[in-house]
Amino acid sequence: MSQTEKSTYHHGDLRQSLLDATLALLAQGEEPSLRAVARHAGVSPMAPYRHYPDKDALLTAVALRGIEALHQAVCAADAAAPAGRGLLALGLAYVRYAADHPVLFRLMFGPARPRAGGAICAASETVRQVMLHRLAVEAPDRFSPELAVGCWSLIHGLALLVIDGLLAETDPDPLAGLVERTLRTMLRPA
Amino acid sequence: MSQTEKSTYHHGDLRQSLLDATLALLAQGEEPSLRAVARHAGVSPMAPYRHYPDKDALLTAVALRGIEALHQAVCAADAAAPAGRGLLALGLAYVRYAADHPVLFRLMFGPARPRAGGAICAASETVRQVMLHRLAVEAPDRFSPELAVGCWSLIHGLALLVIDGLLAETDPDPLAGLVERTLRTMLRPA
DNA sequence: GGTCAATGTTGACAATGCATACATGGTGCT
DNA sequence: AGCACCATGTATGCATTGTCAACATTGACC
Repeated sequence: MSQTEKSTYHHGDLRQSLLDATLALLAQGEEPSLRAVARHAGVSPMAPYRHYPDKDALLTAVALRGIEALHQAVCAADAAAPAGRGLLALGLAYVRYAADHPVLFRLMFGPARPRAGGAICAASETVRQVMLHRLAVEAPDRFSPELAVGCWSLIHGLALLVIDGLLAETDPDPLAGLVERTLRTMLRPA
Repeated sequence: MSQTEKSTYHHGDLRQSLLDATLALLAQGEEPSLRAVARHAGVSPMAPYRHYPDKDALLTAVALRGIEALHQAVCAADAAAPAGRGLLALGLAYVRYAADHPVLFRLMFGPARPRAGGAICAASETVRQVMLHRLAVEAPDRFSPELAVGCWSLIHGLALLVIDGLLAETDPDPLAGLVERTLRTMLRPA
């Protein structure tokens, strides 16, 4: 039973495999049916219910995981950025993540899952914190709660417009240029 | 047959009633099934197919209609605003529309309906134009394509964050204050 | 070794999107 | 007037989906 293949019953670590399967389906652009997820995990349609009370709970779990990943991506970009370019790098990472995982991203910030009971809100708060910190460091003079909300809105909105393809004609640029110019313009000190 | 009630067959103007029915369902927060829409319009489940090739086409039509409504709301606010406050008023109208019709709004800018063939893109372009014009008038010195993209992103993102309830703790304000402070902060000339 | 709870399975049901075949009745031609 | 046509609506059926209820399997613990 230390094999990679479990006998048949007792998959080993379903719960996790279900998340992976869902992510896989999302990644290839389909919105996942519970049954498809089960199929993909090599398990009967009802099996997921042993781990999540209903489909929405699974999707919420996936969304949370997506937010974690976004958080990490943003953190990494923030940490790796040369001095003074943290916010730019962070924003680019945010938009790029959205562009790379459009369906997942929409799920993450989608029809506010009521079951989440603030979990999603709390998770996205961690993302916001990174931005807040970077703002406080790079623009201490301008810093304010409004600036934080503004920056988040700006980056978030940009990400969504990109996903929706609504900037196609205006800006078919590589993301980096688009993000940098937009942020610079909006935030230029004067 | 000039009554308000049509006999039974030949509803009169289905196509339109279907849009209305869908909007009604959306307004009360449900995502509408084709059958529910048909029921709501007092017609058999297959009737809608005489007017829209499939569900997605109907939803796209509804989305287009929503964008028109948004456009009008934004135009009205822009026109009615006192001098120098056009952008603020316009942004507020945008966010308020989203907050008032959250499900519809998500549908409008939702999973980029492929069938739309750019129709949605074109429609949202009309909204962008209003903002563009107002920017050119109120901030001719700072005007640039990037500023336009930035403003749109900012307002759009703010609208979505509000819908998602992600600003709840940070800003339980009446919308007006939130929008005004955020925009002012982001756009202050120095 | 025997019991139990965790985990997975089977079968069924209602709702949904859609395909196919049919009904109805207003419109225009003669 | 009479009649055929065709846009519009209906009826029926199928595959898929989310979920419930009842059953099967198996590893862990006494």
